[in-house]
Amino acid sequence: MARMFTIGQVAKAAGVPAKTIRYYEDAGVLPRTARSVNGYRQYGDREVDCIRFVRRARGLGLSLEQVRKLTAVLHGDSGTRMRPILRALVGTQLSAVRQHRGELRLLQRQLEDVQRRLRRRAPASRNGACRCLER
Amino acid sequence: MARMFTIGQVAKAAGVPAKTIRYYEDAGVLPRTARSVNGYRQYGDREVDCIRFVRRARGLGLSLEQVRKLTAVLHGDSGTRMRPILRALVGTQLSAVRQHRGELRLLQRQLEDVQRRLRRRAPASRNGACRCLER
DNA sequence: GCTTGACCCTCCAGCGACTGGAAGGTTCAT
DNA sequence: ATGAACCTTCCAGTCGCTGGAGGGTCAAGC
Repeated sequence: MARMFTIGQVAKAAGVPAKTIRYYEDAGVLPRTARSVNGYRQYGDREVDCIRFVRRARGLGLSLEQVRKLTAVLHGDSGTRMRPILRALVGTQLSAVRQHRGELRLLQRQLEDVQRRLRRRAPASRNGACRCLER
Repeated sequence: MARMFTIGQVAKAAGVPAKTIRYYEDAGVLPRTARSVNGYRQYGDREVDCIRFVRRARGLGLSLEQVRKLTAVLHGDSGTRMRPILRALVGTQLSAVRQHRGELRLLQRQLEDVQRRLRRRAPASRNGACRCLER
């Protein structure tokens, strides 16, 4: 006899707003749940795991589209091996993150530069424009 | 006699799509331009500077809302000094960037971890879940 | 004068990943 | 019986654009 949870309990357990869980279901990253007679969604431990999985993947920066692919493979009854797919996804994501990090490093330096200039001297030019954001 | 440009010329000059310039105007980060008889927007050098300013600020990660505040101060006829405002904005932005960078560093490590595990051993568990995204 | 193509205009819709709220049904405790 | 705290669906809004429809304008070439 499996324990059953309502969406609110699951939301609390997984640390995800109920609204977001419904949205995930609509968006196709979570399978449609069973419903009890009153129409409430019913979740078991397995579903909670699914939600956590999605959350982890999102936390790793995967898009819902990517998660969709992943779960399609995971839950698909075909014998598809998910390892190569996951590998590709993670690889793509990793290079995206590396690039993003590089850009942010640059951005930080620029901001520090602006800050330094702001400390040193008046930033406003005659016509009201601001030299501090000049490049 | 000031030179006048159409939105297309300005777009090219500033490296910003014409569509985006119109959007900026609608969004209130750029002042409404003068129009010539046929209804075309007219831009002068000053307007081009404004657009570039917005672009630079956006490039530094400021939101349009922040840019709006900034330009309100810049173009406001009040004698408001923009330096303290800019300083606050840049400070906020800088700490946001630093935090974001920290998160991304973590994320990168996690992804590399997943990648390492993917290389080493089979990721799928009996029930079809994937241990590689477990934490 | 007429057509062609490159401009310009406004308005409406959509992206992604939610989030908020309205309007209504259910369950449970008091 | 009433109220609070759930649940349901559906619609709208967020941010920063971007694309497209449907139409006006302009300069060049025939």
